[in-house]
Amino acid sequence: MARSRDATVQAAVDVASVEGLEGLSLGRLADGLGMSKAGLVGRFGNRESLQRATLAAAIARFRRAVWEPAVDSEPGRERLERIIDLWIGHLRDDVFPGGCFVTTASVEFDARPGPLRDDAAAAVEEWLATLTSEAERARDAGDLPAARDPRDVAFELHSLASGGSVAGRLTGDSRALARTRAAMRRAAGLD
Amino acid sequence: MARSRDATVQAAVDVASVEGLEGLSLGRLADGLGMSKAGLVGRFGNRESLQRATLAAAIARFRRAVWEPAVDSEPGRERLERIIDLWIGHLRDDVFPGGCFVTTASVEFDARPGPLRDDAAAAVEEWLATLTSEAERARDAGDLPAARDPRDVAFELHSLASGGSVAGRLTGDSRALARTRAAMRRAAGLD
DNA sequence: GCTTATAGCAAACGATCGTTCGATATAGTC
DNA sequence: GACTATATCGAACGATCGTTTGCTATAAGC
Repeated sequence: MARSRDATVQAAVDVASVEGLEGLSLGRLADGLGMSKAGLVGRFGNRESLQRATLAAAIARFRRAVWEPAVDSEPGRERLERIIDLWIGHLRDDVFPGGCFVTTASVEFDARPGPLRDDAAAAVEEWLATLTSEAERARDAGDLPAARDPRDVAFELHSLASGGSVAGRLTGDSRALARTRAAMRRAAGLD
Repeated sequence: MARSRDATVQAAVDVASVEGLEGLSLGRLADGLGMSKAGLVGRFGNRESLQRATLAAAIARFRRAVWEPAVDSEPGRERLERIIDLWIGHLRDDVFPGGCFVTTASVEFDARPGPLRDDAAAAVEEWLATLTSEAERARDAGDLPAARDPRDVAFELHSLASGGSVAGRLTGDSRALARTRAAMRRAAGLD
């Protein structure tokens, strides 16, 4: 029954997306995969390594869904617009059964020092840097008011996507993602 | 050593703010309070009841810090402005050692049905309704473009505060709350 | 064919989990 | 003073946690 390491991590992503990385237990994951706890530990060393691999896989999923298709677009305004649509699509598709994984991890570890917190922080920092760079290009091209700080735009886009996705899931508001998209477009100076 | 029920819940809020409501364990809380697990159960019945009481206390803290001082202000634009400042102040003061409690609970339970999810959802709904009503007044008074949906404004304010607070804590960006405040003011048509 | 390395297993470890049980001590009521 | 109700306790329960240990089977290298 033992499947590949990659399949194992993907299964862990699905569990942790709902239960959180702290709710990811070796016993339950092993049962779900039809293998033993010891076999799981043999692959990853210990639980924390599994958690880190799981977080890394979720980050890769996000990058593949939101960033990679956007590199075809012209940097700046056009690419920002594309990123927003891909991002909303990523959230709408329920790529993670329990909502945006990095948001879950961010909340879980924002007050708890350790490697998992560091990994999550690094991923968010990198994504914010990417968004900032795109906003900078947009501003330099005159597509954004010169007074707008690109870092502000990046931070705002991130806050809206992350906060909007959670609130929408929690309240069951079917229009939440449409509201979020509109707010993100306004923040990026697209409307 | 046994303290009042209220002091017990406040201690639980501080623990759960960092560890999450799922990370709140009877044994550790009992140790921290210098009492026995059984004594804790005697007060609350079971762990879930303690979790619900803890969430309710955190919601009350938020209301006391952000909503109650704002009722002195004129409804509409003026009160929205006041709410934003109180909200940012509430986040800046680290009223919860682990960040906004309701945000933590929202993320923790948005994909896990049960009473805790329902409680968190009801609190967010109620707060969104309050914000919507204030935005409606502001729009009727001409302080907001007539085309702006008050519910959109409320949703956006909530997303920004919740998402911005988490990202700021995680990345250690000291300007995060200032950015969040500026974005919230823009969303509410205040600048 | 023999040796070595790898992967996975069952079983057990001590720790902690939430909960239950029976005893005790205190406060209030008659 | 006797009785009742309330609160808290220590101790134990079965379950699950992450981890370690020793065994077995398969594959690779020589």
